[in-house]
Amino acid sequence: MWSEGKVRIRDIADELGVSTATVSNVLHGKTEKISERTVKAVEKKLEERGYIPNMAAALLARNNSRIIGVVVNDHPKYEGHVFEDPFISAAVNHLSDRIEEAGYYMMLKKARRVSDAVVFASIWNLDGMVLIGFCEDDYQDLRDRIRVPFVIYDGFADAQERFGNVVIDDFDGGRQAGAYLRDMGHERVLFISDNDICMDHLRYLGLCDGLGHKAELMIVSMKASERESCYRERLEALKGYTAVFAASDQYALELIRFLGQNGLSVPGDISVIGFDGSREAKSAAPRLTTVSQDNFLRAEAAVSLLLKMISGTDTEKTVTIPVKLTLGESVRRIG
Amino acid sequence: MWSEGKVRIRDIADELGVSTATVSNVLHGKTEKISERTVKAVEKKLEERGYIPNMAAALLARNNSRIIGVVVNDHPKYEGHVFEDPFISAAVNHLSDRIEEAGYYMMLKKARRVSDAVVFASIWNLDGMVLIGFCEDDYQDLRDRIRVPFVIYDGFADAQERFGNVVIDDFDGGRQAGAYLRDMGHERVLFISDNDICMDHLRYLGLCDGLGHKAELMIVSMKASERESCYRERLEALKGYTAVFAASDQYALELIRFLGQNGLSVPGDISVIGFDGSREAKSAAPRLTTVSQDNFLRAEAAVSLLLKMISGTDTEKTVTIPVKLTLGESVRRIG
DNA sequence: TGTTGCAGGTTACGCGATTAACCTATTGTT
DNA sequence: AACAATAGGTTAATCGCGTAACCTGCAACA
Repeated sequence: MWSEGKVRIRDIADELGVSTATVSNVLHGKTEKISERTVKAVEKKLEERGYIPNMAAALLARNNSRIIGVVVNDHPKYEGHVFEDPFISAAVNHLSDRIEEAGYYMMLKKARRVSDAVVFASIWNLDGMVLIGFCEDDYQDLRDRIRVPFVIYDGFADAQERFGNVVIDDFDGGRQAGAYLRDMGHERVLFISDNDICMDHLRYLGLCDGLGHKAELMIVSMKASERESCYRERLEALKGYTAVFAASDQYALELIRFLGQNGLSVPGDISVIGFDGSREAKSAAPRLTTVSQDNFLRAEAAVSLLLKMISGTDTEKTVTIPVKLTLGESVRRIG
Repeated sequence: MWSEGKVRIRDIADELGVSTATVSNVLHGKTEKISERTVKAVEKKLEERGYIPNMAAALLARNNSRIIGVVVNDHPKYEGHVFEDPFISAAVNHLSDRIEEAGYYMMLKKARRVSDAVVFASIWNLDGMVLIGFCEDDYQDLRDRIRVPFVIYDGFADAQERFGNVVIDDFDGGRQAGAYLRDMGHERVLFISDNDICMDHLRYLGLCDGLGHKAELMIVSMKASERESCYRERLEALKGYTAVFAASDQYALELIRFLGQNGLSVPGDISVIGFDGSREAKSAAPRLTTVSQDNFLRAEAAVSLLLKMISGTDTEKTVTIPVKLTLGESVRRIG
């Protein structure tokens, strides 16, 4: 096998005439009981021979892994392209950085059910898991079977002993958008979401709260490929509103494009607010006004919460990340 | 630790009064020397007790890992957001599917140098690696130190014994774009690229070949945040061309947006062709004419090549994926 | 002189799965 | 009757590392 010739602890120990325990202790900084001379000698030899630990052996011995699993719901709405979704890929990007920073490794996996994630965790003796995009129902009967600490990055609201939870303030985001629209003179406001309402309900409630009255609701297909026809069917209805609050930037940008193709300008004819603060929102024309969440903060919160849970530190299990309205050019004052 | 109570092979064996070897053999389908009764009994018990293998132990014993590492060059041009890049995230998405399909697990990692990838491979006893975005120079003195089979998904052209290589036909892509532009009556054509020319040079040569004469070259910054000012500085120069071939869809779409903001329409005033065939190209307005590559095919080719190399099958080490010009609405006939 | 203490290690087992080598009882063969 | 062959297993070593328990020799102290 290709790994022939790899340097083991035993090799180092033999060449130096010390025991493997000594080498292992040096490697882990347990040098109180080792003379400075020996420490130096071991360190030198390790360097010289280019020692690289064999994680399989280490984790078998320690019964943990230094691996954090990031498991993403392979929801049909993505049509097989989850990792290409801007929100998901931003999450993966930042999680990857935080995980590496903490000295862990990342295994990335799509899964359709939470139970797959559980098996995954068990197979690899994962130290922790970050779950993205699963809904409350998905966790139902797994509560007791999940033995590894994990945090829900998105999509669940009830933190428990082994459940960490990082949420953004969806309600407040909706409220800010609503209040802003009201201040800009908008009354007839439409909320666009898909029927996976478990994610977006709070945004809707916040919107109504900010507006001071109920907004209308329009449900579109989750599947990107079907969405345009949803808009097309309801083009006339859309014309009845002065502003739209979309449940995600993606929906907002799609809508703007669609409206443009049908002779309606944004914000000239209709104002649009998105949700996420994605990179696309910043570079779109017109720049999208959107409720932005800080993915960096969110990933950081998720990983540091997870690490606390792994180390057994008692801690608040739910972390709420604030959002703020980022003004672009997609909302116009009217009235 | 949380893994207490996990079922081991030994538990199964003890409860059945057989040896661990027997259970292990059943698990691996080596049932020639085991009676049907015993096989059934073991299988039943495994099912019953919910046995899940401990990979750490298995891989220590077997000296491999069932892990494929996907290592992406954390190039400064991405400013820390590699995994959010459309091309990269599409690659990760498809690789993830192919890897899972083949019964392997994926570890995802950013790295700045190929040598980091080498250490990574060694630590985890990776069965194979897929490297994305590294340039020829990056591999220089590592050729001999890399012991794990790996394939280069993007960015290198010289396959060798342990190097697999999946490339797209950059030259032909450029040629197709050039020929099409010529047929549409364009003469003054600009090629836009960044200074990481190792990737784009063939596209440029192909373009010239297709056009039948040399195209002009414009180098912009690799960093997204600096690119707009690059365009701005050279706005007047841009006006001198009837068509632009951009080295990526991202550049093309940015340029279209920029031109729009400056009163130039695409394809009215300038025609634009991109490269990649990204999802954004399809949904942009106007739809982008682009040289598209099939990410599915590419990932499939990469993983199946890697698997062949892992299993020691002798095989052609370079796979070239064809590209084809996808017509959108961003090129106009002139003259 | 006998005892304690400590510095500086070493020994040896366990983690869970794999696998080559070995065993035993039964049936078949000459 | 003597022997071989086969079915159906079992035994025990091994992978590389971590770590609790155990040594050993010298200095200090009463």
